[in-house]
Amino acid sequence: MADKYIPQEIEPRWQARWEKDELYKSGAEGEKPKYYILDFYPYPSGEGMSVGHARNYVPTDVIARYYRMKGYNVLHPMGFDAFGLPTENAAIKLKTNPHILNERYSANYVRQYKLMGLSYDWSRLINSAHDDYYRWTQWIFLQLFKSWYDPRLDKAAPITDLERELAQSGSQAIFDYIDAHPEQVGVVAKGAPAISAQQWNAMSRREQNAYLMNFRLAFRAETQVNWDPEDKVVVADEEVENGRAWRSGALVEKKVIRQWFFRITAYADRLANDLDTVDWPERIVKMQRNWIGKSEGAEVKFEIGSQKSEVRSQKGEIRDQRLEIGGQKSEVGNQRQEARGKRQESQSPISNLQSPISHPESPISNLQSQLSVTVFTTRPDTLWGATFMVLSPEHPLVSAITTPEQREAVEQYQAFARGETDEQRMAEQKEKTGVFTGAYAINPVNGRSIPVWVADYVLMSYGTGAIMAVPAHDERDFAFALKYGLPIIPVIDRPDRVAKSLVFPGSVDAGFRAALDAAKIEYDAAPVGSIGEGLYVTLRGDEQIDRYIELMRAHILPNNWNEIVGARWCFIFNDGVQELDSVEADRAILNRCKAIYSPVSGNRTTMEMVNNLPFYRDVLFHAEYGAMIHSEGFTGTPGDVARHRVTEWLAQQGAGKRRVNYKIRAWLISRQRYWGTPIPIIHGADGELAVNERELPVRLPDVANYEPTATGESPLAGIPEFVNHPQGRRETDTMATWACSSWYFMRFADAHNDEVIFDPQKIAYWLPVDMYVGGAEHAVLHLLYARMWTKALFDLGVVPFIEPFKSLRNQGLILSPQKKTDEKGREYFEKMSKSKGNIITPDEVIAEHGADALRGYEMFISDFAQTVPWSTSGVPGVRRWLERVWRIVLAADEDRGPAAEFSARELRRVAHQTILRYERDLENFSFNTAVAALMEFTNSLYKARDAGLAGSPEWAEAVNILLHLAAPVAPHMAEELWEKTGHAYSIHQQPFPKADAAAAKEDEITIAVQVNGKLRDRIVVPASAGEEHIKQVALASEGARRFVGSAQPKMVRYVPGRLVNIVV
RNA sequence: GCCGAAGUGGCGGAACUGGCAGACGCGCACGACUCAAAAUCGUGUUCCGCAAGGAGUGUGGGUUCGAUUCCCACCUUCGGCACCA
Repeated sequence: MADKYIPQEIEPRWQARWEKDELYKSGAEGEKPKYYILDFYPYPSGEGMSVGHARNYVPTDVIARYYRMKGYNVLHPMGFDAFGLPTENAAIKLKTNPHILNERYSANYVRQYKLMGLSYDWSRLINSAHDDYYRWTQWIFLQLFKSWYDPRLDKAAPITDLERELAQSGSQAIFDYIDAHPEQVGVVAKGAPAISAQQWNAMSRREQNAYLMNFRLAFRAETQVNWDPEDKVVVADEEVENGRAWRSGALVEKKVIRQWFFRITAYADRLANDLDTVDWPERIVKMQRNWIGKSEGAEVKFEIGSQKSEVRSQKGEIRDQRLEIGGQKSEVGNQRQEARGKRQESQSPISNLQSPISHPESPISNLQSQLSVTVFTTRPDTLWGATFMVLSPEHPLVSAITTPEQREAVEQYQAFARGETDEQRMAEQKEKTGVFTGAYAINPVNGRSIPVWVADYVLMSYGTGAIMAVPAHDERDFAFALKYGLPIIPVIDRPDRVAKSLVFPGSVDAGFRAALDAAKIEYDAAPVGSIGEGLYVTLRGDEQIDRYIELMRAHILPNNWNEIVGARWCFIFNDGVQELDSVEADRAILNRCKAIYSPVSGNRTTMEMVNNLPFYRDVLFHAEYGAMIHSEGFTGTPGDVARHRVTEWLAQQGAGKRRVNYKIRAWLISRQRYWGTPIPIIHGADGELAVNERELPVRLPDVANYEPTATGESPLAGIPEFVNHPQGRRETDTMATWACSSWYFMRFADAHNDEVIFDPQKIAYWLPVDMYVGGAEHAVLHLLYARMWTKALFDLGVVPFIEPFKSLRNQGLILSPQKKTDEKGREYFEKMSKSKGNIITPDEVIAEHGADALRGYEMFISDFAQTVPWSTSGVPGVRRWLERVWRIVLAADEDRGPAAEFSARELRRVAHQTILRYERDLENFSFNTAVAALMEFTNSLYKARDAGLAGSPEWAEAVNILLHLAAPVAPHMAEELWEKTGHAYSIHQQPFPKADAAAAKEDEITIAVQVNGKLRDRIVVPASAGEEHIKQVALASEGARRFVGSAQPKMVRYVPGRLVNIVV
């Protein structure tokens, strides 16, 4: 009788041995090809790990072990992202120093990792909260502080280079360069002015330092930030979800504080472009691109013009005033002249209104405007359809352009917008609100006046904080225009060429319907309200539309009209056709319709009128690219070139220029809390000074009290010994942990170097990370930050690679096994959490079934990326497999089943096929099928045993292969069996078995026989059989004969090695 | 609303490039061993049907000799983004 498999006895023994022998220590650099496999930097919490955490640690460990056996020099390290709020909050609650908690928690994590038999190189263990680590976090901060992004080199450069340039020639050339290369907008602070060399040289050192803050990659600026009132800390944009702080769940407040940032915006374009070079899950790449939010378009300058008639306008009557100016009396064909007349009239700017503020949002172009508003648009091809302009309530020009009549309303609105919380502002389906400023802007493409509104759906933080509204082709503008009765003029053709027309009862003569039938035009006859039966016509394509217009003109009755909306936009009267191609036409059409049919008299625009008919709703608005219409000389420009051509033309006219905008903002890094890396800056007489690198680390002092202060100051501010420095006052903010985790993967290459951040040769050998594995929740936080630091360090010559993580994989979540039912009766599984008391720990699973069973089940549970509930009965299933392996290896003679058919040749084939399957599966991260392959292989061994093969050379080979393949999955059991079968320590240092292609090859193949695609029989033929032979055998098979009968096969198709399909 | 992923037995899930749907495991049933039970070994297990056979991969269409796989429309679930002009 063989020994029983007792993992509780085997596992600790081997773990101790491996640790003593440093079996998993990485080899020296350069001796072999390397493979760097890394888990996401864990945050050690007081709760320890659950089986959900092991979901990535086990597979990465399997991969690490597999690559070691494959002959690679593997780097598989572990460390702790120890700074941060959870530990600090726990420290406050437990009244225990966070340093002590850190050591306690991370030691517990290490204990759990070792319990699972994970093969980390523990000699490289790091911890962000240790000063030998954060010293280098501070060092990187200083490198960024001492650098700026030179747009001409497209890389980071020493700030001293910039200072030299400023002293010699000022910054105009830099701004001009950015102007010509708008991808680079993020290299300098928004709103920073260009200065001359004289201005620079005339500045005090303090003023110069303040100016340099516009350029530094680590900089301090006063901005409105997200303040978390619960944790009493500032949080980054990336940490706010739906207006709530990511960690605490508290509603964030707006607060204006001086904060430290990293200028990630300078890298926006490279961060987006280099995503093409990485092997990452598509969704993560997408999320990063969305976050960076690059959009290309144009900046267009609109002069603010006066409207004589509007000066007298009364509040509430704005609309009518505007319409009067708009030329309501114009006749068809006359609008062009009217527009010209108006242009001259409105070209006199409001000269007595002078802006006290320099232009807010053209930091780069430094346009010196008397009074103009610059808008950003991605659709310059829609400029002719801009029927109004909207400014953000915070736009600095609002008060300058608002007329006295509108001032009160505008100011009230601004106060309202200010008071709104983010949650209110973002409330779903929020009704759009806004007020008219009384001012008009001149559309530079046609000289027409358009009203300027203020509305909170325009954000100050994006673009220029002002938009031209093109309601026909922008959903938001469309909703706003409908609500406030602003005109909507289509200027882009519908690419689908669909138009609709509703023929009112009694509007056409009796022959019309027959004419439609004859022309083969689709329509539905159905009641129109309660006024009788109408025709609901849908037209597809220009030809149909033209024919329809012709018919309609012939059949429309006097004092009636019919409209075509969608692809054509025209109104057919019995004396002519009017296109909805301008504000004047809008007015003219509406007036005529009102005169004909009084129920529409309440409508303010033509669009509002047609919008009342639900039949039309789906063709009124579209945001697609299409040929330009109603756009003077540009009419007919195809959709694919329209934006480009208009932008070029605008530039020639001096009315606009190409622009790029990014959604991504500067990365807010400072936190007003104790438990973080101190920012190595001193506030001296001349402004912010870098701490001398020789003085690093700036150590976190021990304090008695970690409570955050309600004023928003760090607890460090209350420690004079820390704050006071010969050169001034120390910065008391600390860095968010995102800084710590933005470079830890580099430190592993040389974890304990005290001289430099890391040895350049070691970093060149080990980095970048070949395989990076963790949860998808860090898609835009850590993964974006780490990429930026990598690129900055690359620019500065510190590292030789531009992307830190070559391949990335996300593991799925593990949920609690208990099924719950919600109010609607739907079943679901909860996440594991301490508060719900449903955590299953690896410790308890290991105590019962051993680490190898836990490991096997973590792999086997599901597809690696799938979210899945834990199953308590799954672990025993895997354990049963381990026991089967144990028994078949050690006691092949016990518990034999009935005699079976299994040849030695077959055993070899299965063994070698399993090697191939296993390799393919591991490389595809298909851990579940890799385990399944091992289970099948084990089952085959049982069959082979029952066929009497135990003891044969083929048997020995098969067992040997099984142990090698099992070693990465169940390292303890494999090691024990390796020893018990008389081999020398350690199986983990054995080379991985090579698959023998000849042995893996099948001798016979089973071919499916289908008749008309349905399986009717199977035939077994030699693998070498030819196509003709196989077809003959298939046709002769019983199943085929039965279903083919006497019929003559039309076709016999053979799919090599698979099937024969007989078609009759 | 937009973007992305996914819907396959009682359950977790397999199925390489369009080619035998349901591998492997859990559960269940039956048998062997046992005085008995557990463990173990073996057999069976998509549904309907005694069977021959038929149906079947969220729903409805399409392409194809052949579709879980490709195309179109829709439904559901999960994740992300959310007035970004």
